[in-house]
Amino acid sequence: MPEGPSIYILKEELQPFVKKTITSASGYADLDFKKLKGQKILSIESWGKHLLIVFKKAYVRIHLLMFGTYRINERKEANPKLTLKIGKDELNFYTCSVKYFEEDPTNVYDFDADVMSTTWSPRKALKKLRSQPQLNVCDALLDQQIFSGVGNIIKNEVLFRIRVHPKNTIGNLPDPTIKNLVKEAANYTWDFYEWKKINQLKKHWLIHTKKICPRCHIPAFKEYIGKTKRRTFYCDNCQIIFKPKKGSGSAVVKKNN
DNA sequence: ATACATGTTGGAGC
DNA sequence: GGCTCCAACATGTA
Repeated sequence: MPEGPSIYILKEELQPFVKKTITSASGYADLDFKKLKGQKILSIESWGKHLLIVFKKAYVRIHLLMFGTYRINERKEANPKLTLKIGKDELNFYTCSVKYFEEDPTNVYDFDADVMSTTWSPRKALKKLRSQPQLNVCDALLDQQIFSGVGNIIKNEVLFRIRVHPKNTIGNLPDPTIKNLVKEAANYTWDFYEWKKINQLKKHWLIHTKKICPRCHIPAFKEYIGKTKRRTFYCDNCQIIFKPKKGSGSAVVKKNN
Protein backbone atom coordinates (compact mmCIF):
# COMPACT_ATOMS: atom_id res chain seq x y z
CA MET A 1 0.00 0.00 0.00
CA PRO A 2 2.22 2.73 1.24
CA GLU A 3 4.45 5.22 -0.44
CA GLY A 4 4.82 8.70 1.02
CA PRO A 5 1.43 10.05 -0.13
CA SER A 6 -0.46 7.18 1.53
CA ILE A 7 1.25 7.96 4.83
CA TYR A 8 0.52 11.64 4.35
CA ILE A 9 -3.18 10.78 3.95
CA LEU A 10 -3.01 8.61 7.07
CA LYS A 11 -1.47 11.51 8.96
CA GLU A 12 -4.32 13.76 7.84
CA GLU A 13 -6.91 11.20 8.87
CA LEU A 14 -5.38 11.03 12.34
CA GLN A 15 -5.35 14.78 13.03
CA PRO A 16 -8.61 14.57 15.05
CA PHE A 17 -6.66 12.58 17.66
CA VAL A 18 -4.11 15.30 18.33
CA LYS A 19 -4.38 16.61 21.92
CA LYS A 20 -6.23 13.44 22.90
CA THR A 21 -4.92 11.03 25.50
CA ILE A 22 -4.26 7.34 24.92
CA THR A 23 -6.57 5.29 27.11
CA SER A 24 -4.87 1.99 26.41
CA ALA A 25 -2.43 0.37 24.03
CA SER A 26 -2.09 -3.27 23.02
CA GLY A 27 -1.08 -5.56 20.18
CA TYR A 28 1.72 -7.96 19.30
CA ALA A 29 4.32 -5.26 18.73
CA ASP A 30 7.40 -5.68 20.90
CA LEU A 31 6.55 -2.59 22.89
CA ASP A 32 6.17 -1.52 26.50
CA PHE A 33 2.49 -0.61 26.16
CA LYS A 34 2.45 0.84 29.68
CA LYS A 35 4.56 3.69 28.38
CA LEU A 36 1.86 4.65 25.91
CA LYS A 37 -1.06 4.53 28.28
CA GLY A 38 -1.96 7.99 29.56
CA GLN A 39 0.27 9.81 27.08
CA LYS A 40 -1.19 12.85 25.43
CA ILE A 41 -0.70 13.01 21.65
CA LEU A 42 0.99 16.34 20.98
CA SER A 43 1.14 15.96 17.23
CA ILE A 44 0.91 13.42 14.45
CA GLU A 45 3.47 13.88 11.74
CA SER A 46 4.99 12.06 8.84
CA TRP A 47 8.43 11.85 7.37
CA GLY A 48 8.30 10.11 4.02
CA LYS A 49 6.90 6.67 4.75
CA HIS A 50 7.20 7.07 8.52
CA LEU A 51 4.16 7.96 10.62
CA LEU A 52 5.10 9.68 13.88
CA ILE A 53 2.81 9.87 16.89
CA VAL A 54 4.50 12.44 19.07
CA PHE A 55 4.33 12.71 22.87
CA LYS A 56 5.99 15.00 25.36
CA LYS A 57 9.41 13.34 25.38
CA ALA A 58 8.88 10.39 23.09
CA TYR A 59 7.26 9.25 19.88
CA VAL A 60 5.95 6.12 18.23
CA ARG A 61 7.17 5.40 14.73
CA ILE A 62 4.94 3.32 12.50
CA HIS A 63 6.17 2.07 9.15
CA LEU A 64 3.70 0.13 7.02
CA LEU A 65 6.49 -1.48 4.99
CA MET A 66 5.13 -3.39 2.00
CA PHE A 67 1.86 -4.83 3.36
CA GLY A 68 0.89 -2.64 6.26
CA THR A 69 -2.72 -1.54 6.69
CA TYR A 70 -4.75 0.32 9.27
CA ARG A 71 -8.32 0.88 10.37
CA ILE A 72 -9.83 3.79 12.23
CA ASN A 73 -12.74 2.73 14.43
CA GLU A 74 -12.90 -0.55 12.54
CA ARG A 75 -11.24 -3.93 12.81
CA LYS A 76 -9.85 -6.42 10.31
CA GLU A 77 -9.93 -10.20 10.63
CA ALA A 78 -6.38 -10.17 11.86
CA ASN A 79 -4.29 -9.55 14.92
CA PRO A 80 -3.37 -5.90 15.13
CA LYS A 81 0.29 -5.12 15.65
CA LEU A 82 -0.83 -2.08 17.57
CA THR A 83 -4.20 -0.96 18.90
CA LEU A 84 -4.54 2.47 20.44
CA LYS A 85 -7.71 3.22 22.34
CA ILE A 86 -8.43 6.89 22.65
CA GLY A 87 -11.60 7.39 24.63
CA LYS A 88 -14.27 5.61 22.63
CA ASP A 89 -12.15 5.69 19.48
CA GLU A 90 -9.80 2.96 18.32
CA LEU A 91 -6.85 2.90 15.93
CA ASN A 92 -5.65 -0.43 14.55
CA PHE A 93 -2.38 -0.99 12.70
CA TYR A 94 -1.63 -4.31 10.99
CA THR A 95 1.54 -5.95 9.65
CA CYS A 96 3.73 -2.96 10.19
CA SER A 97 6.85 -1.97 12.05
CA VAL A 98 6.14 -0.17 15.33
CA LYS A 99 8.82 1.32 17.53
CA TYR A 100 8.88 3.62 20.53
CA PHE A 101 11.62 6.23 20.89
CA GLU A 102 12.36 8.46 23.84
CA GLU A 103 13.66 11.28 21.70
CA ASP A 104 12.51 14.41 20.00
CA PRO A 105 11.77 13.55 16.35
CA THR A 106 13.05 16.94 15.22
CA ASN A 107 16.49 15.74 16.34
CA VAL A 108 16.12 12.54 14.34
CA TYR A 109 14.52 13.52 11.06
CA ASP A 110 15.59 15.95 8.38
CA PHE A 111 12.22 17.14 7.15
CA ASP A 112 13.92 19.03 4.32
CA ALA A 113 14.44 15.62 2.68
CA ASP A 114 10.73 14.77 2.67
CA VAL A 115 9.32 15.60 -0.75
CA MET A 116 5.92 16.38 0.82
CA SER A 117 7.19 18.48 3.70
CA THR A 118 6.51 22.21 3.79
CA THR A 119 10.28 22.53 4.22
CA TRP A 120 11.20 20.19 1.32
CA SER A 121 14.45 21.48 -0.12
CA PRO A 122 15.04 20.78 -3.82
CA ARG A 123 18.36 22.55 -3.43
CA LYS A 124 19.60 20.10 -0.80
CA ALA A 125 18.38 17.15 -2.87
CA LEU A 126 20.29 18.50 -5.85
CA LYS A 127 23.41 18.84 -3.76
CA LYS A 128 23.12 15.25 -2.50
CA LEU A 129 22.64 14.00 -6.06
CA ARG A 130 25.59 15.91 -7.44
CA SER A 131 27.84 14.45 -4.75
CA GLN A 132 27.05 10.92 -6.03
CA PRO A 133 27.54 10.96 -9.81
CA GLN A 134 28.03 7.18 -9.90
CA LEU A 135 24.59 6.58 -8.39
CA ASN A 136 22.01 4.92 -10.63
CA VAL A 137 18.87 7.07 -11.11
CA CYS A 138 16.54 4.32 -9.82
CA ASP A 139 18.59 3.98 -6.65
CA ALA A 140 18.73 7.76 -6.30
CA LEU A 141 14.94 8.14 -6.44
CA LEU A 142 14.47 5.37 -3.89
CA ASP A 143 17.07 6.82 -1.52
CA GLN A 144 15.02 8.02 1.47
CA GLN A 145 17.79 10.39 2.55
CA ILE A 146 17.44 12.24 -0.76
CA PHE A 147 13.77 11.73 -1.67
CA SER A 148 12.02 10.66 1.52
CA GLY A 149 8.57 9.33 0.62
CA VAL A 150 9.33 8.28 -2.94
CA GLY A 151 8.64 4.60 -3.58
CA ASN A 152 8.86 2.24 -6.51
CA ILE A 153 5.70 3.36 -8.32
CA ILE A 154 6.68 7.01 -8.07
CA LYS A 155 10.17 6.11 -9.26
CA ASN A 156 8.89 4.44 -12.42
CA GLU A 157 6.38 7.17 -13.21
CA VAL A 158 8.83 10.02 -12.61
CA LEU A 159 11.46 8.52 -14.92
CA PHE A 160 8.85 7.97 -17.62
CA ARG A 161 7.49 11.49 -17.25
CA ILE A 162 10.87 13.13 -17.62
CA ARG A 163 11.91 10.62 -20.28
CA VAL A 164 14.99 9.45 -18.45
CA HIS A 165 16.09 5.86 -18.99
CA PRO A 166 16.42 3.91 -15.73
CA LYS A 167 19.94 2.81 -16.58
CA ASN A 168 21.45 6.30 -16.37
CA THR A 169 23.73 7.32 -13.58
CA ILE A 170 23.18 10.71 -11.99
CA GLY A 171 26.52 11.85 -13.38
CA ASN A 172 25.36 11.26 -16.95
CA LEU A 173 22.33 13.54 -16.68
CA PRO A 174 22.59 17.04 -18.16
CA ASP A 175 22.10 19.70 -15.51
CA PRO A 176 18.56 20.71 -16.56
CA THR A 177 17.57 17.03 -16.44
CA ILE A 178 18.83 16.55 -12.86
CA LYS A 179 16.86 19.63 -11.84
CA ASN A 180 13.81 18.26 -13.61
CA LEU A 181 14.25 14.95 -11.80
CA VAL A 182 14.16 16.69 -8.43
CA LYS A 183 11.20 18.82 -9.45
CA GLU A 184 9.14 15.93 -10.80
CA ALA A 185 9.91 13.68 -7.83
CA ALA A 186 7.94 16.13 -5.70
CA ASN A 187 5.37 17.03 -8.39
CA TYR A 188 4.45 13.47 -9.18
CA THR A 189 4.28 12.61 -5.47
CA TRP A 190 1.62 15.30 -5.06
CA ASP A 191 -0.27 14.00 -8.11
CA PHE A 192 -0.11 10.52 -6.58
CA TYR A 193 -1.55 11.99 -3.38
CA GLU A 194 -4.52 13.59 -5.18
CA TRP A 195 -5.29 10.44 -7.16
CA LYS A 196 -4.91 8.21 -4.12
CA LYS A 197 -7.40 10.31 -2.17
CA ILE A 198 -10.09 9.76 -4.79
CA ASN A 199 -9.12 6.13 -5.33
CA GLN A 200 -7.94 6.70 -8.86
CA LEU A 201 -4.27 5.97 -8.55
CA LYS A 202 -3.93 2.97 -10.83
CA LYS A 203 -5.81 4.45 -13.72
CA HIS A 204 -3.26 7.26 -13.88
CA TRP A 205 -0.25 4.98 -14.17
CA LEU A 206 1.47 5.57 -17.48
CA ILE A 207 4.24 2.96 -17.37
CA HIS A 208 4.07 1.15 -14.02
CA THR A 209 2.85 -2.45 -14.69
CA LYS A 210 2.26 -1.58 -18.36
CA LYS A 211 3.15 -3.89 -21.19
CA ILE A 212 2.93 -1.21 -23.87
CA CYS A 213 4.34 2.30 -23.86
CA PRO A 214 1.37 4.69 -23.94
CA ARG A 215 3.42 7.26 -25.84
CA CYS A 216 4.89 5.32 -28.74
CA HIS A 217 2.91 2.09 -28.39
CA ILE A 218 5.82 -0.30 -28.58
CA PRO A 219 6.30 -3.00 -25.92
CA ALA A 220 7.53 -1.67 -22.60
CA PHE A 221 10.36 -3.28 -20.64
CA LYS A 222 10.21 -4.78 -17.18
CA GLU A 223 13.55 -5.25 -15.50
CA TYR A 224 15.10 -5.27 -12.04
CA ILE A 225 17.53 -2.37 -12.03
CA GLY A 226 20.06 -0.75 -9.72
CA LYS A 227 21.53 -1.93 -6.45
CA THR A 228 17.97 -1.87 -5.10
CA LYS A 229 16.93 -4.34 -7.84
CA ARG A 230 13.34 -3.14 -7.78
CA ARG A 231 10.81 -3.79 -10.52
CA THR A 232 11.38 -1.15 -13.17
CA PHE A 233 9.01 -0.49 -16.07
CA TYR A 234 10.26 1.69 -18.88
CA CYS A 235 10.15 2.42 -22.56
CA ASP A 236 13.48 1.85 -24.22
CA ASN A 237 12.46 4.19 -27.01
CA CYS A 238 11.01 7.19 -25.13
CA GLN A 239 13.41 7.21 -22.21
CA ILE A 240 16.85 8.48 -23.06
CA ILE A 241 20.23 7.12 -22.07
CA PHE A 242 22.59 10.07 -21.85
CA LYS A 243 26.24 9.81 -22.78
CA PRO A 244 28.68 9.89 -19.88
CA LYS A 245 29.92 13.40 -19.25
CA LYS A 246 33.58 14.04 -19.93
CA GLY A 247 35.76 13.80 -16.86
CA SER A 248 32.88 12.77 -14.66
CA GLY A 249 34.54 9.44 -13.97
CA SER A 250 31.17 7.76 -14.14
CA ALA A 251 30.85 4.33 -15.63
CA VAL A 252 30.01 3.93 -19.28
CA VAL A 253 26.38 3.01 -19.68
CA LYS A 254 25.61 0.64 -22.48
CA LYS A 255 22.29 0.93 -24.20
CA ASN A 256 20.64 -2.43 -23.76
CA ASN A 257 19.05 -4.20 -26.70
C1' DA B 1 -1.84 -22.07 -6.29
C1' DT B 2 2.67 -20.56 -6.34
C1' DA B 3 4.93 -16.39 -6.94
C1' DC B 4 5.28 -11.88 -6.56
C1' DA B 5 4.66 -6.94 -4.82
C1' DT B 6 3.79 0.21 -3.26
C1' DG B 7 9.74 -1.72 1.97
C1' DT B 8 13.27 -1.97 5.39
C1' DT B 9 16.37 -4.17 8.67
C1' DG B 10 19.83 -6.79 10.76
C1' DG B 11 23.17 -10.09 10.51
C1' DA B 12 26.29 -13.01 7.87
C1' DG B 13 30.15 -13.03 5.13
C1' DC B 14 34.05 -11.07 3.04
C1' DG C 1 35.56 -1.63 10.73
C1' DG C 2 32.98 -1.19 6.71
C1' DC C 3 30.77 -2.68 2.76
C1' DT C 4 27.48 -5.74 0.31
C1' DC C 5 24.20 -9.15 -0.03
C1' DC C 6 20.30 -11.66 1.35
C1' DA C 7 16.92 -13.70 4.50
C1' DA C 8 13.26 -12.43 7.05
C1' DC C 9 8.86 -10.35 7.86
C1' DA C 10 3.96 -10.43 6.52
C1' DT C 11 -0.71 -10.33 3.29
C1' DG C 12 -3.43 -9.87 -0.71
C1' DT C 13 -3.81 -10.88 -5.44
C1' DA C 14 -3.23 -12.93 -10.00
